[in-house]
Amino acid sequence: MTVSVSSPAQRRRNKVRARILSAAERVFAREGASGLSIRRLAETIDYSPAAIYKYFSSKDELVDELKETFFELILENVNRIVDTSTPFAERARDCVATYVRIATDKPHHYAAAFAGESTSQAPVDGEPGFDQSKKGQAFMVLSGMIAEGVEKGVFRPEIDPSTAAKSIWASMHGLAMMIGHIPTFQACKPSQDTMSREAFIEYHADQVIRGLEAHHG
Amino acid sequence: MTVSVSSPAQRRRNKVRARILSAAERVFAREGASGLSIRRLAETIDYSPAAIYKYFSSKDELVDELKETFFELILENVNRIVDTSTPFAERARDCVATYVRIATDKPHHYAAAFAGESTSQAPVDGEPGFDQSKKGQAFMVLSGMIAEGVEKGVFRPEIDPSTAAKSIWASMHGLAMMIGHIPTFQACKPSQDTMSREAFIEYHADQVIRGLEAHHG
DNA sequence: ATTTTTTAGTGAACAGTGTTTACTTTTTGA
DNA sequence: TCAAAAAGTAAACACTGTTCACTAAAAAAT
Repeated sequence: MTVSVSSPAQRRRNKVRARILSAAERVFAREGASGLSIRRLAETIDYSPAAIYKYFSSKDELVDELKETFFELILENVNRIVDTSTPFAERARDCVATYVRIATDKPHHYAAAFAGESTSQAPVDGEPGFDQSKKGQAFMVLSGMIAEGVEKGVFRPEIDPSTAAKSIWASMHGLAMMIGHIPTFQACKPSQDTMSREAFIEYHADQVIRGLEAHHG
Repeated sequence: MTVSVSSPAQRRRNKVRARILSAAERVFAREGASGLSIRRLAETIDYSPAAIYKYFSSKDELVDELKETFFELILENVNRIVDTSTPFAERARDCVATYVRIATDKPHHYAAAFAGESTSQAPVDGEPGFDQSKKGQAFMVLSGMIAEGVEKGVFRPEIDPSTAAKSIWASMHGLAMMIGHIPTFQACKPSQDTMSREAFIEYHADQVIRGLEAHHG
């Protein structure tokens, strides 16, 4: 058993692993999971296809790592907004909008992060570590923010943070998927002038948050 | 050239075509596009794999037909609600909720209908018959309904129906995808009691419509 | 320093996939 | 009845993910 947590061998191994992931990342960003083949990947890093399997037990596992890393990126960016001292309503809007911005920057990553969950792992009954997953953390951040809004009286008092979080998560998820994967969506039959992507993301975020707001007076 | 629009040969051909589609439909509903293989399909209808290609030029074309038929189903159901004389607000909610209900009944169909559009056909620049597609029709139904809401004064007057339609379409799309493809979504960290799927769909629909409503008083 | 053991990496194969081509059989239309 | 068109097929091509037996190299233990 190695005493040092990072022996030269370990570090060399991690380096190769990182090279594989980096190469995978590049092609995945452009063509998605279907365009990423083990053989092609092996060729670009000058290894044999079988070599990949010394580092990843399957293509799914490799892609899973890309997805997890990507969702980390989302979570970091969202958290950076959450920890801001801007007025609550604005902060909430910016938070969900940022989620969509990052998601649409890497549409394939985002779609993959939500695809194939019903096939890869059994739904069991409880949550198999949902809270630990980056997705679970994102959900908690969101529901926490909603709870804050309810406390502050900005949102209606009868709102259950968890339920509302699921609802607006779904709304933002939908927008991210639409923008990222339906080319016709951005310009689908607007009155005349097409809204910019950024403007529409903000419009949608505003719309969604508005659904929670209390109406005083 | 055949005089009758439907010669015995034609009808026999259509029958086989329908058999292929029917068999494809069954397996697709359970396992999605990835589980549907030409060879497996050929086996279940006792044909050779190559025979399929006398009826469909590619697997994509076959699946496209399944998707189109499915979206027809959605459109029919939604239209049935639209043509109802129930009060507007309730009708609007029921309309978008129905969309999600049908979508989540056949999650693979729904996901497929929104997948791979960026790969299969070029985005060109304008809309390549978006208005003619079932999806385009669904969009028009929705924006028409919103226009009605604005006219009736139920929705805020500054709302642009097309823009709002895209927004709430995205919201409902997101919910449909979440319910259909994330097993953990239904039960993700609620206070204690899990809301039923139907109840949550209605909650979300209500939330989304609420974002458009004018607040008198 | 030598030997043993573990790891890195490979070529060839297996079982799949969508698709095409050349070919045979059947059916249709005149 | 007979040419033409369509239906159907076996075999192959070019892919895919994955595994297995194997060699070369590095690490560990003596």
